Amino acid sequence: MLSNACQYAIRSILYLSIYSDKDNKIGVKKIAEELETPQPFLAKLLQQLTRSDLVSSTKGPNGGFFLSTANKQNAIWDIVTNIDGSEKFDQCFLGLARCEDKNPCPVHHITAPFKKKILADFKDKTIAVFTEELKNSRKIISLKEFDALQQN
Amino acid sequence: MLSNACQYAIRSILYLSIYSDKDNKIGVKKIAEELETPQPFLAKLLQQLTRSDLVSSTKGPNGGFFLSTANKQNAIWDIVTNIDGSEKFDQCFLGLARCEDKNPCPVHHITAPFKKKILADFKDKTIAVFTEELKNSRKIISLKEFDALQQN
DNA sequence: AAGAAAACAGATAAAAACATCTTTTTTGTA
DNA sequence: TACAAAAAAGATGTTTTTATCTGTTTTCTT
Ligand code: FES
Ligand code: FES
Repeated sequence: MLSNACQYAIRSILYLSIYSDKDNKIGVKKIAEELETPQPFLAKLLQQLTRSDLVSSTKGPNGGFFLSTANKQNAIWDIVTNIDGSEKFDQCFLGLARCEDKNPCPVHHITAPFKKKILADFKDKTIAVFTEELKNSRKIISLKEFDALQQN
Repeated sequence: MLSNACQYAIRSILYLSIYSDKDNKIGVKKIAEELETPQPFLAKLLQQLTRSDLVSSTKGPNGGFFLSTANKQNAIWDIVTNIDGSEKFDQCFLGLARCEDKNPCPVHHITAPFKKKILADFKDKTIAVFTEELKNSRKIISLKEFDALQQN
């Protein structure tokens, strides 16, 4: 459903949301290692996210990526649209040209409620709120250390 | 989530399940037109499905594709595994190496119930039963004539 | 000022998915 | 038996996604 690129992007931003701030920047190398993603690919991705103001960065020694307070006011949905475009969730699960309640495909009654739920999750909360909820639950963004979120 | 190929395959088989039998074969051309899919691509796909005994066919004039009674005893899941492999629904929505209740990603609580439902739908019913249910509801498999299933 | 660390930019490459084209084989029908 | 219709098979082409590589620019530290 989501491209690899988009999955990497979401997890990176959640990672940065948890572990970084403007006094605590993190390099691609570290992020790629923690999330177990291909490093050069992630670098490109972070560049794009930076250009789109979804992530912040500084060059030079002790530079790296971080999420500014402003960045944290975005929603997951902003990441998705930036990487995969906004039509990803409009598509019919079985490939009909249009997905609509009026002319439902055979699995529409299952997929439609799912899409609605996950879209609400992605659109309605800021990264800040989203992350805050993660911290209070037992969710993980990497298998490498799957208590990453419980360390705080 | 499902590849184009797999979506075409499912819709083709449902189409054949409704409109064909061994005395009423349908050619690729007709199927591709009705489902609005690329014709040569669908031809290849139907060949593969035939080799895998998910679809039946005969060559020559008045030949074409159809579903035998045996073919209709398969499940949608058999199509999915044949085209996309069996791991499609095991994967984590955010790209974690493993999707499991024990170490859930931030959207696992939404995606897991969805997967469970759709897998049940795909695994537990035969094509025959699946199609019978479609006929009794208002579901469509093509926008071309979106009352296709109501014509019976 | 020199050097190093880091992001940035642009080019390139590899793989997978998607799609088409050409030829062959089978089989019903005139 | 000749012909035509249709699937089958195999080769080829295109696009998208994923990934890497090489060099440049910025900026901190010494
Ligand atoms: S119409 Fe197929 S998923 Fe909505
Ligand atoms: S762990 Fe991510 S979807 Fe299950």
